[in-house]
Amino acid sequence: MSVPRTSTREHILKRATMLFQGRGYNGFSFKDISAPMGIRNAAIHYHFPTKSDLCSAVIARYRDLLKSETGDFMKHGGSAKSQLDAYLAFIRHEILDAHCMCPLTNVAVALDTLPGEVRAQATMLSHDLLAYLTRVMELGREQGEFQFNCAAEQKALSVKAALQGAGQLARLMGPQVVDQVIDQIRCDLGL
Amino acid sequence: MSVPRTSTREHILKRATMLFQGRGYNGFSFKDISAPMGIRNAAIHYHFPTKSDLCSAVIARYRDLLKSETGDFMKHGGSAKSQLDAYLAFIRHEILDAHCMCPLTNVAVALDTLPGEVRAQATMLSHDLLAYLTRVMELGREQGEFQFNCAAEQKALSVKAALQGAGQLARLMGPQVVDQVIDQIRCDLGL
DNA sequence: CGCCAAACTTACTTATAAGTAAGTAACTTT
DNA sequence: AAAGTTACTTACTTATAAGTAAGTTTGGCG
Repeated sequence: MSVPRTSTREHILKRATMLFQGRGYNGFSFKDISAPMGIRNAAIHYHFPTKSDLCSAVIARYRDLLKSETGDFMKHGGSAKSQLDAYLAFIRHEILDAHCMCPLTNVAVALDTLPGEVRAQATMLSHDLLAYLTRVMELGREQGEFQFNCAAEQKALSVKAALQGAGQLARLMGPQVVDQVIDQIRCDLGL
Repeated sequence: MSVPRTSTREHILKRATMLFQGRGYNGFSFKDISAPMGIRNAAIHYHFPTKSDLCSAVIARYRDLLKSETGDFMKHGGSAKSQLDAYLAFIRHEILDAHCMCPLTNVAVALDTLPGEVRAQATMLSHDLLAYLTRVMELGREQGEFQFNCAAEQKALSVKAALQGAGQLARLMGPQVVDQVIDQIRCDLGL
């Protein structure tokens, strides 16, 4: 083969990410990854022994991405509003351009059918994400950018919930749903 | 057989509803319905020729339930707050007691893999639900019960989105999530 | 009583899924 | 140049999925 071989693993991960976040664990097969890449299923098993390993890696990767994107903010502080806007823009892009959902959605809906490893990764992601959003809410209120009465954790939870729902409703009712929900979130924070 | 046979179809529908709303279209098989009932897969095919027929019937049933529950309100008016509370209680029960999600969630996440019939039913349900919630929001504001600045449709959309997200996050983070999101929804409406 | 249709079961087909074992080509190291 | 390692392919196994065709039981009706 003349194709660069070292990138195969990354290529598999990218496709698996799109499929997992786009259709859920039970909504795609190894063939959906291998066929368009021009490789065999066994090549996937070489890099990721089981589907559980593959999907765990997808979520772990999402966690890494989140960590690297939010790390500086968590350490050095900064504008909470700009952080929230960045997260909202990221989610908006995932839904409208990549037609993907947050991995938490896909894990949650089929939780009973999933391997423990995948569930564990999703649980960790949920805590990472909520911890981050809670921190953003806390700082935003301290800095006078956000306005809300309840606990920061509750607000973070509600924001995250609304965004997950927006991704689903947008598929059924049209893309404008996303901007409407985002607008409402900002509005409810006094922005 | 000595078991009453006329109830088989209803029994199948009930099990299919729990499985579909609990695991999604691709998360269960005919065996998951037939085995605990002590019947054969072919018995399901007798009542519902295909899985698409079965799941379409599940959603159609959910639509009927919604229609009958909300019909009187739509016709005769009434307290918007009591209607919202009833819907919130219903969703809360589905998530916490039945461990089920709204069919819209399950259809949306695997939309690309589903038969057109199922997608069509879900699209109709989404419009039924949003029309109903929009009407509740409109009336609530007119009656002075609810307070919000945006369009009633946008508010309804945001409420529905938050509830769907709550169902997912509750599975990963614990049942208290549901009450926190519901509390936030009420709070954001000035309740 | 005999017939018929409804409500199944038995037995099967076809397709597709995840996963594995053994072989091979190419690059790397000694 | 030989040996080993990486990154695959080929060919296979096993399990499970949806769906079907044909036969069987049951209850109601003339």
